[in-house]
Amino acid sequence: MAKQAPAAKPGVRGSRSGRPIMALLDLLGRRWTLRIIWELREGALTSRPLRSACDEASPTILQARLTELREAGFVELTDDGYGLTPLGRELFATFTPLHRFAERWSKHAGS
Amino acid sequence: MAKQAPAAKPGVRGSRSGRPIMALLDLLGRRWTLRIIWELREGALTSRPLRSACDEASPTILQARLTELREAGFVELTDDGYGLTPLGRELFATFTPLHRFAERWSKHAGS
DNA sequence: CGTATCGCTACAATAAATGTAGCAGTGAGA
DNA sequence: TCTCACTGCTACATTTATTGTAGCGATACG
Repeated sequence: MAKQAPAAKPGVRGSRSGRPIMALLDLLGRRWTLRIIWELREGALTSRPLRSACDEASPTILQARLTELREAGFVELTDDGYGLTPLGRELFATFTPLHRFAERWSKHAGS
Repeated sequence: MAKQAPAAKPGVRGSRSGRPIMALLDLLGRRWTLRIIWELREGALTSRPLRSACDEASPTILQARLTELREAGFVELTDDGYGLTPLGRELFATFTPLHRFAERWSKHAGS
């Protein structure tokens, strides 16, 4: 994993600006990160069901993303599997307008 | 880039679900995509200044992302350089809560 | 012509992601 | 206890994505 950052803020990658938004944008701009948060929106999932939900993504990368998301405080591992923390749920909440936007976008793109 | 999708909705990658949110999540979950939209927030930038704003990312990938974003209808090339379309500005607007969240997150992470 | 910039591309090197297989640990049922 | 199904998680070779450097043709200014 090569990164033992205590809370994922210091140097998430390509975001040496110190601005949290950069770190967040960078963290979210990795494959499957957004998707994982999205798939966890309705409740916790254990690793294999999460894998299925994520289009059978490889466990390697899923595990890596899950670790990053846990270090960032967005995801936690409970008895029910992986679930969003309160903070993670807040993050997901910011996706809601994105969801509505996506619907609008698909209509636009289709025309 | 092996993809000539007319409007970026059909098969953005790993999103054969048909749900627009998946396509959007996938498109945004590529390196520099979120960042580009973010950097264009205050106005158009020509390619090299955009490169500088994006931490000197390689022109190869920037060009690729720019093409994708243009096909998706989020970015356009004008006399002033690359700029967000009205649709792109709508997309950026959904990031605003994300920005506020990032600030809160950084405080959380720091503790 | 020389020298800028523009958008954009080629290409080799490196890093990230994929796909398949399998580990150790836990708990249930026979 | 043995087996079976599940949990989270990892190894490893292959493929794909990204990086970094260099440079293209076109346009504009002197």
